[in-house]
Amino acid sequence: MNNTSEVVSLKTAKNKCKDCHAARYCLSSKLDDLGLANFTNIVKQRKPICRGERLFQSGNPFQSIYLVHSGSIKIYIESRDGEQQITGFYFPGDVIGIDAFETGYHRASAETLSVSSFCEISVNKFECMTREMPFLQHQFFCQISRQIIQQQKLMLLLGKMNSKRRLATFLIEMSGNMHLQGCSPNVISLSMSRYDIANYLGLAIETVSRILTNYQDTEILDVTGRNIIIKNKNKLLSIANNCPETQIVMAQSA
Amino acid sequence: MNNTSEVVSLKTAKNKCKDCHAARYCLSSKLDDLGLANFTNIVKQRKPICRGERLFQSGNPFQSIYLVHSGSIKIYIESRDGEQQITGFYFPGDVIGIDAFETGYHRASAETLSVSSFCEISVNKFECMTREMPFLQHQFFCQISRQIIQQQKLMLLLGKMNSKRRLATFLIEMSGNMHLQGCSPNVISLSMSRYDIANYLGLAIETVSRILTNYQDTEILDVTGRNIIIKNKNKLLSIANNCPETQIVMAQSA
DNA sequence: CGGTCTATTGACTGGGGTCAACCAGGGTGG
DNA sequence: CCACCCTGGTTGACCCCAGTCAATAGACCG
Repeated sequence: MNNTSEVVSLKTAKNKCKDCHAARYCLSSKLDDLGLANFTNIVKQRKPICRGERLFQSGNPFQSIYLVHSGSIKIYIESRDGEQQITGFYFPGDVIGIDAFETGYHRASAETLSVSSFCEISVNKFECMTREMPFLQHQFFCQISRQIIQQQKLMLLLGKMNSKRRLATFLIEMSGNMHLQGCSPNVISLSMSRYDIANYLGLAIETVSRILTNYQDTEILDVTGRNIIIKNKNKLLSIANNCPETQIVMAQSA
Repeated sequence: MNNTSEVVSLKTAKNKCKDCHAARYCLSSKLDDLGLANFTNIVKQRKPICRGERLFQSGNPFQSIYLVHSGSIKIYIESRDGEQQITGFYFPGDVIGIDAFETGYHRASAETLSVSSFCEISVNKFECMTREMPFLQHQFFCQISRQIIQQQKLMLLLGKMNSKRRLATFLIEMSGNMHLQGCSPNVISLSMSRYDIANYLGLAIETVSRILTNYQDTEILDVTGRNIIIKNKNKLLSIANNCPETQIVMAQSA
C-alpha cells in the first residue's frame, strides 16, 4: 500500500467510524483509538441501496461480510422447489453474510426492507483483523452466539407455538428492537410487509391479518397499516409467554 | 506451568489427537504437527458420559466449548413455560456450546443420546488459540457457518414443510450422516427416540409413527425400532424435495 | 409376575390453511 | 378530473392436516 494515501484515508476514515450513529452497536464498539483506526481503514462503506434490492443471494461467491449501518434487511433461504423461509430480520449493528465460510458461497439471500446502507469487510482482511484484535474477535463471537440463540428461539416459535403466540412473540421482539434503536418500545413501525411477517412466523398472511384485528378488537394493539401501538403490553407478554389467564407483570424477554 | 510435566503431557497428548478416530472431522484436522501439538495440549479429554446426562444446561456459566469425540447429543432450548425444542443433533467432529459467548452463560442445554465423549477447551484458551492459529480460526468459522445453515434449513422445514416431507428430509439428513461416519447411507441406526424426532421436527410422536409405517407400507423404508433401511431412496428424495410425482434421480442435498 | 417406558394404531376434532371476494391507497395515463 | 390497474391488506366460508386422547402392545428390568 501507498504510505501517504494510507495516512490520508486513515484520518478521514477514522472520523467516519467515530462519528457513526451506529457506533455503539458495532463490532468496533469496544476498540481503542488505534484499533478503531485500523478497523475504519479496512471497512468499505457502501452507498445506500434501495428497498427490495439484494445485497447478496444464494450461490454468490463469498467475498465480504457486511455490517448493517442503517435500515433493515431480511435473510432467507430457499428450498429446491423454490419455497422460501425468512430466517431473520437484521438491523443496525448486526453482522450478516457469515453463512458462507464453509462452502465459499452464500447459501442464504439478503434483501433490504427499506433504504439501507452497509459497511463491507473483505473476508480475508476480516480474518486477519480478528486475529490481531482480541476485542474485535470477542465481539464477533458474541455476535455469532446472539444470532445462534436468536435462530433457536425462532425454531421454538415455529415448532411449538400456536399462531397467536407467534405473533405476540414477534411483536415483543420488535418492541425491544424499537427500544434499542432509541424509540419508544410501545410504538412499532414495521419495515416489513404482512407477507414477510407471515413467512417469518410460518403462517399464512390471512392468519396474521386476522390475529392483528383480533388484538385490535381486544384493546391489546392499535394497528394502522405498518404502524402498531401497544396498548396492553402485559397482556401481550402473557400471550407470548403462554401464561395462565392472569396477566403477569414481568421483565421483558431476556 | 511446570515445564517437565508440560513436555510429558505434550508427548502423550499429541499421540491422543493424532490417533483420534475423529481426527479428520475435528477442528484440528488441518493443523501441522506443531499446531496439533499445541492443540492437543490445550484440549482436555473427558471420560465417556452416559446416555441421558447433561453436558451443560441453560443457565450454566460459560466455561468451555466442547468437541464431540464419540456418540451423539441433542441441543435444545426451553421457553419460559417449560416447552422445549430440540434445535439440533450433534455428532463426532461437531463443536457445541458456542451459544454462550454473548451472555456468558448457556442459553441452550445439551443432553447425550448415547454413551458419548467430548473434548473440552476452556473459552479463554480457545480464544487465544484461534488467534494464534489461522487454520484453526478458519476451521472454526466454517463450523459456525455450517451450524447456521443447518439451523436455517430446520427453520425452512418447520415453517414450510408438511409432515411427510419433514420426515423424509430428516431421514435423508440422517442417511448423509451415517455415510459421513463411514457406514452405508442406506442403513440408519437412530440414536434418538421417536419423542426426540417428533420434537425436533415439530410434530407429535403419533404423527412420526404413522408416517414411518406409511413409508414401510409403500416400500420406501424398512423400519425395525430405531433401525431403518432405506429401500427406495429416489422416492424418499422426491418427497423431501417436493418433486412432482415422477421420481427424479438427483444428487443428494448439498 | 407387575411396572415402566417406548412405540403403534384408531377415532375424533379444531386450528389454521386455502380459496375467493372485497377494499384502500397510489401511481399512471388519457 | 376520472378511469384504470396494481399491490398490499382484510374478511368470510370451508375443509383438511395433524394434534389430542385413548387403548394396546412389546421390550426391558427388578
